[in-house]
This record gives sequence, structure tokens and C-alpha cells, in this order.
Amino acid sequence: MKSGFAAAIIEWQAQHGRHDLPWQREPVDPYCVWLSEMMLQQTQVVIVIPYFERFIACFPTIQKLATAQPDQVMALWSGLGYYRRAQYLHAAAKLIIDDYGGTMPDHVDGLMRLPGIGRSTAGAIVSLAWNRPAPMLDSNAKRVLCRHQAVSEDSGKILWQTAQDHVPCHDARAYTQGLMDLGSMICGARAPLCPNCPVGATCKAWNSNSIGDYPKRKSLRARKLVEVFWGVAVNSAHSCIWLQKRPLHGIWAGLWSFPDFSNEKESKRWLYEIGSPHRPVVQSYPAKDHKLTHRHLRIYPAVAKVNSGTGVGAFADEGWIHVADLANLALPAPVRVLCDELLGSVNTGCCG
DNA sequence: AACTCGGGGAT
DNA sequence: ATCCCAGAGTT
Repeated sequence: MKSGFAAAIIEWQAQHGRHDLPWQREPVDPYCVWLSEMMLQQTQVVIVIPYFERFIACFPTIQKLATAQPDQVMALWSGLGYYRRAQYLHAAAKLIIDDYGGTMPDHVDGLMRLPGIGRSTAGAIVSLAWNRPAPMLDSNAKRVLCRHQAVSEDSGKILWQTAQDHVPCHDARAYTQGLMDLGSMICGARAPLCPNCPVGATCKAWNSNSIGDYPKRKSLRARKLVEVFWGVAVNSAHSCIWLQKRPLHGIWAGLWSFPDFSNEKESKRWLYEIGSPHRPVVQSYPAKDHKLTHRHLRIYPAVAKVNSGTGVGAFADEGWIHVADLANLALPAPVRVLCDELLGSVNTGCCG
């Protein structure tokens, strides 16, 4: 259908929307659109751009990604969070090469069979990559549609139907991009700029002066405080630091971090072991608070400078890591920060 | 329906 | 401090 709503969004997007994002470069590459959608889940454009540029420079095609080492893929995701997304992306790339003849599915159902791609991401990819009609319902679209239709229910059924109903037959790319641009630039969560909105004339929330009621507030739950004790062994003479790979389930699955213990005594005991036969001086570092969506980590690093240990090139799942290799390792954000404080600049690298 | 899974920007 | 963000998968 061709509604006035869609037409207004499309026209507004052409005039005021974003046209210079890295994944919009012509000719539009479906793989780039897919990568961007994966990276953008639950985060923001300004955060993603440098990660996207590094990733696409290293893995410019699905083929390159499919044959990449998992550790290298994870390293390029290091700091971005929600690391399962990187594993899904990598697994999906392999599926496309091995089972799909190297061709990305170009329809919603096919895309949704790939790991990490849900209904919204599939719809975004179909419309943005191939300019074909498909509904998309990210948080921008949700907010715009909730307000425009004055929908207070949080159940997805109504909103998905609404999203489906508004998708235009033509210019699906501009429409989807326009919904996202509008949600981020005009119909924002905080202070919507309704007088500038291209669909304000038909917005039920705006016209009933009840913009603040939509979308419905999510009830937030208190973060649980979790105390973690890190054993941080540093060999300054060799510029290396001891890290181990985390378990494959739970927080920071498969990323490299410091050995963690449930109390300070255990972390210090471990430091004396790794430092033997010398007896390292263990100093307690200031606690670091790291807040996640539903946890509040209070990290107590115990730091010891030890003489044993040198950088090792071939490691299994733990060992001395040279400062130069940290750039190409998947480290959780607070781990990279602490490495940086102890050894100097440890930025995320590109390729090896 | 309720959880899990990160991190940082904006106010 | 609090809220939010181009969500998906599991239980």
C-alpha cells in the first residue's frame, strides 16, 4: 500500500535523513548492510562506525569472513559488547559459503534462518540492501509507530501489524532508513522535536498532547552487585601480562581476561604461585565499578610484578601475552582498560 | 513472559 | 544516577 505516512517519511528522509553512513556507500553491499545491522543491535551509530570500518577493512567479503580465525573475528568485536553477535555472524558467513553457494539469502525467511538475524534485522536488511518492501521494528520504529498510532501495549503483535501495514511498495530503502533517522533525529526518546516532524499532522500522540505517554516505560530491575577479584600478573621486563580465556558460557564468553577469584586471599595466593620461586610484591589496585544491564561488577584487581614468564606466541587458553599482541586479542572493555593502565597503549588493532 | 548478554552516550 | 540504544536466543 502507499500511505501518506510512508510517502512523508520517504520524502523527509531524502531531504533530512542520513546518507553518508559507511554502510550506505554506493553501490550498496548487502554484506555491509548485514554487518552494520549486527553491530548496531542494542547500541548506537557513533559507537559502531569505527568498529565497522576496522571490520570491513579486515574482512571485506563474506568469503574472507567465513575463512577467518574465530579469535580474529572476536578481536575486532572487542569492546563492542554482546559478543555472541560476532559468533553468530561468523557462523552465518560459514553457512552462506558452505550451504548457500556463497549467496546471501535476499528474503526475510531465508535471512531469519541464519543465526543472529531476527525478524527486525531481516526486514532491515531486505529493505536497505535490496530496496524491497519488508517491515522492520527496531527501537526507533517502535517509538515512531507507538506515538503515531498511540499504541500503549508493549506486545509485539500490534506493532508488527502496524509496521507491516505501513511498508510501501516502492522506496522501501528510503522508508526504512527514514523510520530510523526519524526515530533518532526527531522522534527521540528524550525530547522529541514534534514541530519538525513530517508525520506530526497524523500523529495521534502529538495531536492529543500525550507524546510523553509513549512508548510505555519499561520497568527496570535493580542491578545485582557482584564482586570479582582479579589476579593480575605483570612482567614489566618483558612487557607481558597473564591472561586466560573465559568459559564459553556466561559473561564475556570466550574472551581473554584475568583469572578471577571469589575473594582477595585466593587472588593473592594465585599471584604467589605464578611468581614463585620469587615472592612478588602484591599491591591492591583501586576497585573498578563496571555496570552491565543487570549486573554491577565491582572488580578488585590484585596486581603483582613478577620476574617469571615471557611472552609466548602459541598459547592454548591461558598464558603470558605480550603487550604488542593485546591489540589483536578479544578483551572485555574493563580488561583492556586495566592492561592499558599497566602496560601502556593497548588499542584494538586491525588484522594481525 | 522473563532472562541473558556489554558498553557507552546523553542528560 | 538514570535511561536509552538499528535485538536475538534461550528458558
